[in-house]
Amino acid sequence: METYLSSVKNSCHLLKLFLDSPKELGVTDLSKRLGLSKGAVHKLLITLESEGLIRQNPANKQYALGYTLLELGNKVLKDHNMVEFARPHMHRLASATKELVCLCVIDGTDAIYVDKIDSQYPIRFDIEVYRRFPLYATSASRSILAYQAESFIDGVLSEELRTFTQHSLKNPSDVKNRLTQIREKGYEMSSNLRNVGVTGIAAPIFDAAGQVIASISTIGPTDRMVPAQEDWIAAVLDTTRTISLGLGFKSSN
Amino acid sequence: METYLSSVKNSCHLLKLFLDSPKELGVTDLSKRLGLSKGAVHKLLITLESEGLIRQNPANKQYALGYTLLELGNKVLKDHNMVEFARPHMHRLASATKELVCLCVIDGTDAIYVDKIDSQYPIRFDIEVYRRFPLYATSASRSILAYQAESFIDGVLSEELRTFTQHSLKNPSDVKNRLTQIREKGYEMSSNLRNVGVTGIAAPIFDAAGQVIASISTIGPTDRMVPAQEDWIAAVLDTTRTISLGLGFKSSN
DNA sequence: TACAACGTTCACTTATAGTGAACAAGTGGT
DNA sequence: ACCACTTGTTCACTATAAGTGAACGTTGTA
Repeated sequence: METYLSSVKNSCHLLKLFLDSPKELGVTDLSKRLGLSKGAVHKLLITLESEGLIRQNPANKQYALGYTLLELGNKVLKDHNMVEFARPHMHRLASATKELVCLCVIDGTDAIYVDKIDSQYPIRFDIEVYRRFPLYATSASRSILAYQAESFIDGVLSEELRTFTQHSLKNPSDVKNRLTQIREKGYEMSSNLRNVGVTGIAAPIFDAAGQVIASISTIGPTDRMVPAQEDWIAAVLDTTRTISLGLGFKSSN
Repeated sequence: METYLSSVKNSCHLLKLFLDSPKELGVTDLSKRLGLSKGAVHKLLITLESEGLIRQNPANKQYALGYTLLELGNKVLKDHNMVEFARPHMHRLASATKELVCLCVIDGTDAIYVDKIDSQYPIRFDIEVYRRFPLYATSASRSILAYQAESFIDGVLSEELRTFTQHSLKNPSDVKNRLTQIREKGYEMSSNLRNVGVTGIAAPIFDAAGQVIASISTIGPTDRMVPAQEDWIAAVLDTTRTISLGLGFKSSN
């Protein structure tokens, strides 16, 4: 049986509340959002503050995330072998397409962009790195989702699907059709699903165990992407194939 | 009275253990280092894992820091107004000196570099950002320490001083002499104290309340820094003065 | 000047955090 | 191929600390 430590879980929830909030939050506000008493939240805060994960603004007594989280977050990145390994290959792809190139990884039931190389065009599309989003949301993440276990996919798609544009995939069967196409073609090219006027081309990265744990994508304005699509699809597939082989993946056919 | 939540404190200690360790750690190892039973550590780990702050490698069952810490650390940086505000001024300084330019802030009894602009020379000195170090250790941090309350300074210097080179300041009185000089001159230039052959020039940034909460420094090989020292000292002082005024600091004389 | 909202403190009680031993699974050595 | 050791995991138990809710002191505003 999995029995969690309540106060630790509360402290995690508290920290995450800051992700979608302004810089500083007060005790009362936090206690309402967490559903805990003010006293309990205050104890959480002074404990986290003593460890540097939270810091209090002396001027207005409000609380904010502390610098120790910066240290810990940076350690995550330093430990991430994939970022280091993929970077030169991403650079090669970026110099070919001149568009945004992204490295996306799976974490639990979410996806995260852990690295990117910016487009060289003055008019360019940009993404936010280091921020969770649903696996069904973008080409990059769907390219990973497509190769997960059926039961896992169903689990991800069982919750209410968030939509980002009016063209976003609204129901599970639409997503599953896309995933099937990805498995057939080995990549996905999609437009307007996450951002209107934006097209992405993505393909999966396989590790030595044959698992898909990341993807490479190149993303840009649709009117630049479509004319070059054949070249960029080949370039993305070449990049992911090279990285996969470098990770020890043995292609079966 | 300050009564901390023990399990929250334990979870923080656990996370910080990873900072000076390899990527992955085991339950037994962690329990020894934390002085807790294996069962307790396991409960901590599965709780933190359920929140994404920790993740377990399925292959070897060992644990590592999770991606949620990346999200949280990035939010700290996004919320940090100083970084954004100082950046253009740092760029101006960097294009003048062509050496490494750093933004250092104080956090508790430690200092952290929260931003840097790399040197343009092929032979260059580099620092590690987002990582705590003692306030007495570098020009950048001493420039901040010098303007803190006397009692605070004594507190910082009351612990055993870490040394980094054979030239490092070894006892509190040496540090306090330096701090006095900083207050007299308004900047510090030092060589070999943190890295042999390396010279730094640093000056404090004052906020609207007259508090020193950050510093700007330029750092490089001693043989390039010494010949240009007068120009670079003036440039650093000009930079910090501009930033301080921009923050609302009213110089008293 | 009075009110309202805030962060902080405190005594209390129930829920739970941490223990230590037993368990299952895997590794490495002989 | 076997054994012995170490690993991560589970569990019942009890002392302990987590969370409550009301009261306090302070701050800024009407």
